[in-house]
Amino acid sequence: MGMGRPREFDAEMALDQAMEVFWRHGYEGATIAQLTEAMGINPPSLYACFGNKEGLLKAALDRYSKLRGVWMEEVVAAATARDVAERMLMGIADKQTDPANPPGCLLVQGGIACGTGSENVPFELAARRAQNEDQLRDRFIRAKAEGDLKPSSDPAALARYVLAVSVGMGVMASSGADREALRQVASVAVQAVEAQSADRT
Amino acid sequence: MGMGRPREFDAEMALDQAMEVFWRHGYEGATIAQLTEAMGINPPSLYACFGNKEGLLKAALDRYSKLRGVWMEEVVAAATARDVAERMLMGIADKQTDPANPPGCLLVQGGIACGTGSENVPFELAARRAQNEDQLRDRFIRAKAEGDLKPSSDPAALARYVLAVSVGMGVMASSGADREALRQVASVAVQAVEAQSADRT
DNA sequence: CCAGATATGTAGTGTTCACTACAGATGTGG
DNA sequence: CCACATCTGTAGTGAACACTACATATCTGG
Repeated sequence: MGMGRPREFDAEMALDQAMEVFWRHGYEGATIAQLTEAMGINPPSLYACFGNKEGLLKAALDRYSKLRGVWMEEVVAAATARDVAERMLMGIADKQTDPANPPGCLLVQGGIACGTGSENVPFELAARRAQNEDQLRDRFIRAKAEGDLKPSSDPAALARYVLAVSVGMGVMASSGADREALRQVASVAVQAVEAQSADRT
Repeated sequence: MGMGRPREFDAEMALDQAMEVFWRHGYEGATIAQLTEAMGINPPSLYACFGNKEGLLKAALDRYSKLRGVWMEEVVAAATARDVAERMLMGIADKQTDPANPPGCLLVQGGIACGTGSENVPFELAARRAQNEDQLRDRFIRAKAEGDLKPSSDPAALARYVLAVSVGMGVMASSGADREALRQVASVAVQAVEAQSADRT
């Protein structure tokens, strides 16, 4: 039994192009025509490879989350909770204004609210964001155990806070905020984490 | 010359219903069929009164911003910059989880990313958010002049920061965060403003 | 009571959407 | 070289979309 005609396009490169379209226009705003043109393929190839539009989004999110997860490992490798927050938020400021990508964050731009038939898209994005929150929370739990964060601090609340600021910065970036403006936000935000840190005597 | 047949529905009540649909599904996710059903009218009445879908959104945003502006006046009436931030963020936590409305904030849920033909919807929302940022900034400028905020503080950055947190909380609310979770975020966030406040001796 | 003006309900309009049938192309195993 | 399997391009499919033509209804001014 033969193995059939081989695929003529690179699935990962095509995903990168699809990611950019979703990033810029959101899930509902992105059309199959735009996606296929950006990916350099025709609709049947897209459907054979990814199932349907939502399957393509999930594949793009997987790829995005994977790259992001690697970066988050670098972030939580910082020495203190304060440095984790700073590295995270300053990095977010830079990434979300990187001209190589659309402004903002795919996990936000992808679709915060969706119409009938796409209700689970926002959930899908939220689940990916929650992964990052979990990474931060675990790191802050450790920081508290190490005495880096005050005994009165709440690692889960801190992680949720840092993520909330990240998301807010993403929305601002997508509506035109420049890198310097986002860095200022990050700089202020870090001070809340500092306030939860044990005094360095 | 006669004045014609009078309108049979209340435009403001209809707007409230339309607002809720946009809030829940976003601009692109909301269909004319859903909007007219919620408003209790037929398409010709909608188009005669609001022009088109985007006109309806703008009218809903006007109404939303007006109510919000009144509330913001209460917020900036707080005694100190820290209290302004606390009143704002705690109020946001409550409002965005008020079961009387869809979760989150219309100025975010309305549409962060849109497809071809609706590119200015995100700008429209951003402009409304900017109004709130301006109100906060003016208040923080005053706080700095009064010596409430440190001379080294940056009122514009602080205002942008508080708005970023608000937006981030809105996204979290729309993806299921409960009131207590948002209040914790607000509580942490306020500490950054506290850190910019002059020592109360 | 009539003429002009505006609102309403019914029933569509053309367009765009996500998705696919089908035929031909290109590979593998025997 | 042939049977089989998978991919690719062309050209559509029905459904859903924003929006509207039109006849009718309800008002005001004279």
